[in-house]
Amino acid sequence: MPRSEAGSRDRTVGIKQVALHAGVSAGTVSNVLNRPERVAAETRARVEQVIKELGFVRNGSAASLRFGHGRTIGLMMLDLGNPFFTEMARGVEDLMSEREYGVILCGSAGQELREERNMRMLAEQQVRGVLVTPVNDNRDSLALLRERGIPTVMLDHAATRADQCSVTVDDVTGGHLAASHLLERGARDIVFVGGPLTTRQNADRRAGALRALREAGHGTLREMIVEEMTSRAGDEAAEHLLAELPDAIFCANDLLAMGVLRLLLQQGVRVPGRVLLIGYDDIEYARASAIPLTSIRQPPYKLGQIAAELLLDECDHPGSHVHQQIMFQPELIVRESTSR
Amino acid sequence: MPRSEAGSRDRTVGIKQVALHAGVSAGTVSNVLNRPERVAAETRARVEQVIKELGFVRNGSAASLRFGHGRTIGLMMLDLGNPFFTEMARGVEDLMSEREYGVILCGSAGQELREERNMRMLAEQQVRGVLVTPVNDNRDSLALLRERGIPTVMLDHAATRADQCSVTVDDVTGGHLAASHLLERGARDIVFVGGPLTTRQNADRRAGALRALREAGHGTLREMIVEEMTSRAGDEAAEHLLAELPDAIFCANDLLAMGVLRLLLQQGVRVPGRVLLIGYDDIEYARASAIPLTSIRQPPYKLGQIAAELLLDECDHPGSHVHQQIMFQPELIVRESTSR
DNA sequence: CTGTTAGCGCTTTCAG
DNA sequence: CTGAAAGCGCTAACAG
Repeated sequence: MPRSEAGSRDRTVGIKQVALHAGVSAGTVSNVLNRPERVAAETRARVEQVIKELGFVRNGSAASLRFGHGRTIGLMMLDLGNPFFTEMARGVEDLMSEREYGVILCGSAGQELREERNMRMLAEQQVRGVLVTPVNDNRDSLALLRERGIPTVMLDHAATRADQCSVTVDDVTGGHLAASHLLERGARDIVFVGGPLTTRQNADRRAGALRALREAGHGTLREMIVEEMTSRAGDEAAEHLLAELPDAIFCANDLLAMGVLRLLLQQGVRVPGRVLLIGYDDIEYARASAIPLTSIRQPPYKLGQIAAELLLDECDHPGSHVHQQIMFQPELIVRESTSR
Repeated sequence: MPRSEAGSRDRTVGIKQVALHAGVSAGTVSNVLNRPERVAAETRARVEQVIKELGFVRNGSAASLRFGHGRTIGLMMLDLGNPFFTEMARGVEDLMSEREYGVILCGSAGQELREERNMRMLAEQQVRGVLVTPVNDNRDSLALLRERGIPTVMLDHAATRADQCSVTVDDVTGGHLAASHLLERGARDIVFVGGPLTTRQNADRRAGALRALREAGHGTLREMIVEEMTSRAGDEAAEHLLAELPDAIFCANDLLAMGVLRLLLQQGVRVPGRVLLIGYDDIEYARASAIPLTSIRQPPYKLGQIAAELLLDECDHPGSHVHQQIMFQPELIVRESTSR
């Protein structure tokens, strides 16, 4: 008789108590909750009244067990320390909250291991679907979900095949935009400071920059790959560059650029006088920085929102849903850091 | 015969299939999962082997239904657009991820209604506990959880009674620190720019500032209450102040301060030359801004981490757990925006 | 339109 | 140390 384990939760109000108080059966209460149109208006009103009085809250786990999935989605972000990603998360959360879904937030911090651990956790939680900014192109952790029939939408990462939705910004073009701009401003010796090239964002931005140089027929790209894409890492990168300053520095995100900027100014290197500097993402803080930062703008909030909508569409209309690969175009925002 | 509804999830590997393949019973598999020490080493190894082979992932909903709670916690944040809060969220996520818990992220955006809706959703999800930065002192939405025996820890908000844990920073002292500093630098006509005073953070920071003025015996505090604590709101506030510029502006957070700063500089008002400016939170971007911002530092990541630990302690050791109200002291960080 | 009933997958006594 | 069986709260099929 497993009754003693109830702990402090003895007085849980279930669908049964509601049924009892309303003088109907549990099935009817369930109908009021899930298919109200099938219940007589009068009965429904009475049940709803009792629900309110008793402060009944549906047990999501039970429903989830029955349905095979719950009212939550997973959100795997690459870097929760970057405003670009937290803005994306905000876009997702706003939309999901409106639709009465819970968002389980996960940060991989760029580590494949952590990504996989979190994916397994999400599968356990029976999430309805997952939004993911993957660490790299290794599809193992996604496979874990696909096997179990959990829809996934790629965020800020293009789907390599057409078997799923994705919402991205064209990073190759972004990189091209950045490098072209630097070349136009007269830079020839350019340094690219970015994170691991196994992460698509870095690889693409670099590739775009290289293409710009090739097309222009001049200019060279030195590379500096850092572990983390933080302003601290930017500091360190800049320190190494002091020995042989380039004409311009292209950072794969604004956090890095802000770190680079800080160290350069502190060392008395004039920006943009001596070195041009361009970032990526155009986070809110880029324009407010010591030397307002030229950057490549992306719309993170919108990316999050649209990805969330695509995911819900796939969940709610698995029949009619068609996978879409949406790609936004980035925009060059010129500010003082490249205005000689 | 409710069998046809399986959809794409026909081949779900349950504890039963594992049991079958391993030649044991479901109960034993469950024991391997939850109390491995009660299973013979050899049996355990065999079961674990099968689990791996079959790619079995435990159904969290079922476990949750049985236990009365799941392996997730709720995180209610006041403002997901503010790096202070997202850093706090990162602290929480890092710790919870380590402990194999899922974090359901909710943003109230300062709206009581949204807070309550989210709380109900969290209760439905059978979260193990909730970390909350409440919109105001209205305890209704908390009551919803307490009734159901869901532990809550207040984050960046002191518990008014000793019936729960809380982790805060002393905002009265913070406000005092800020105003004292401005007075010391010679300001007399000070403006406080902040969000609604129903939100404790704003009320306390203002109260601290008033106390500082009172103690000093000189200085006046004009007030400007804005709807949202964003840099855009800071812009607008500053615009209104142009007509009658004060000696100094104390913003209730750095986002506001950055907005104020932007508008002032754009209008040719020298900072700190004409107006002293101080923010609050000391977000990473405060020191990198056009005029590095004097601010009041708080340790958001640590707050999140500690709150998460307190919550888990309460969940895992309900017997021995003692509620703690932890309060950190803020720190004045002087930078150029107040260095005449 | 409403009641009855059979599980969803897992955990946990209780027997063996 | 392992197996059998009951039941967590809810939903959906079916009968009335």
